[in-house]
Amino acid sequence: MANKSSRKRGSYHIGNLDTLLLDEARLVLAEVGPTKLSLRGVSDRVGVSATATYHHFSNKNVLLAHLAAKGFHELSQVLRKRSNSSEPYDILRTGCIAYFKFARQNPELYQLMFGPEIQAERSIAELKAARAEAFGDLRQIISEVTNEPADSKTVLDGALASWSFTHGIASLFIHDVIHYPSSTDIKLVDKSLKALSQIFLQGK
Amino acid sequence: MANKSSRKRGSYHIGNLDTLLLDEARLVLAEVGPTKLSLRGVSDRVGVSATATYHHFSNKNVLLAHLAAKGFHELSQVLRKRSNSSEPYDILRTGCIAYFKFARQNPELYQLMFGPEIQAERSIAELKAARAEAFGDLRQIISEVTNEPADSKTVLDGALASWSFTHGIASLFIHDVIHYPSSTDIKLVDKSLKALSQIFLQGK
DNA sequence: ACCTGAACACCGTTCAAGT
DNA sequence: ACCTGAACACCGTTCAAGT
Repeated sequence: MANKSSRKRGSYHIGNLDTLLLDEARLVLAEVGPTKLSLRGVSDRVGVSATATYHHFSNKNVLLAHLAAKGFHELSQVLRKRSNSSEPYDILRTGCIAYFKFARQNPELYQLMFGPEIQAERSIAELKAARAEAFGDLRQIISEVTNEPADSKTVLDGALASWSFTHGIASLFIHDVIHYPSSTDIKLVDKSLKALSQIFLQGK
Repeated sequence: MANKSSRKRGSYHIGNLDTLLLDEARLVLAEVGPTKLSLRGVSDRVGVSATATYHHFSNKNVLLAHLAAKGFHELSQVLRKRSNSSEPYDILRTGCIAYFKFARQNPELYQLMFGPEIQAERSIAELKAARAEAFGDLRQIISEVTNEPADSKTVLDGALASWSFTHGIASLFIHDVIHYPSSTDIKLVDKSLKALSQIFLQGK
């Protein structure tokens, strides 16, 4: 937080402009959100001309894609912390809550990761890879929950369903669709998980 | 499709510029997506100066908010078509699939409705009202599914959980996170619903 | 009351030029 | 190899002026 604004550089060249831009972009993202982040603004704050940025990222979308890829990596990290219980419901719950907390703590980054600014399909390979990695971690969790192989159909479908649910609730919270004091977030996830199980139990 | 491009107007004034702009914006939205829609572009296509638009919508966000509100109204319509079965699982399934189909058929509108361009909380009242209406319809469905009053806690939590799930899966599809031939979409929703019930059954 | 043109402060991106 | 300034084609928004 202190050495970050060593603005005046002695030399013409910089060296690690890639990471400087990426780090600053992450800050700007958190401050103004994904729709108002601008290449020129980020470049300015780093103390470099906007055109310099184009020597490190071929365009704005590529910069954003790198940011999003970083987000998926962090999400992976978060999903790897396992529950100390071996009860299926507890394992699932732990995963859901970890995911949910990540989204809540990085709302703008999360919006970017799943927002319209990023068309992952036609973006850099790193993004798709990072996203696939995160989905892999999710499958791993569901594999433990269901006690079936990670590449089985059951696990795949279960992972997709769980991802949908958790992404959905995180997304609704971030977009202020749900109004709860933030201290009771997790309780709501809990209640929803139970409510959902209630519904399905009854439907069986 | 024919009388829409009656561009050259005889008089200086127009009359129903509000709806003309809104309709054209909807088309542009479907063509270029929520991030690339521009006020100037829409005004141009209607055949009017960009400044004229400001006499009908105080800024771009208000225009987008009206579009999103329209989306929520249409979503409400769609959710009101009830299942002919009275089996709880069937009612839920019918609602989920109707919601899902709406999202798939209007991907850019759906992205707008839940995207970062719209901060519903600080936008026009119509938007919040339309969204609340749609959520009301969802609660109604869950009330039928669970056979409990629509304002009960069970129904509220269940509606939130179901909304999360359905919004989640729709959102993941729209953002190309899931790759399935579009003919098998619904099958996947089905399988996910079942997989989820599977998981919860096991966890109980 | 409703619409326009010119202007301001921003964008993303490119290209020739500087170190 | 890495960075800059000027320029182009766009934005959203405002303001004085036209019908």
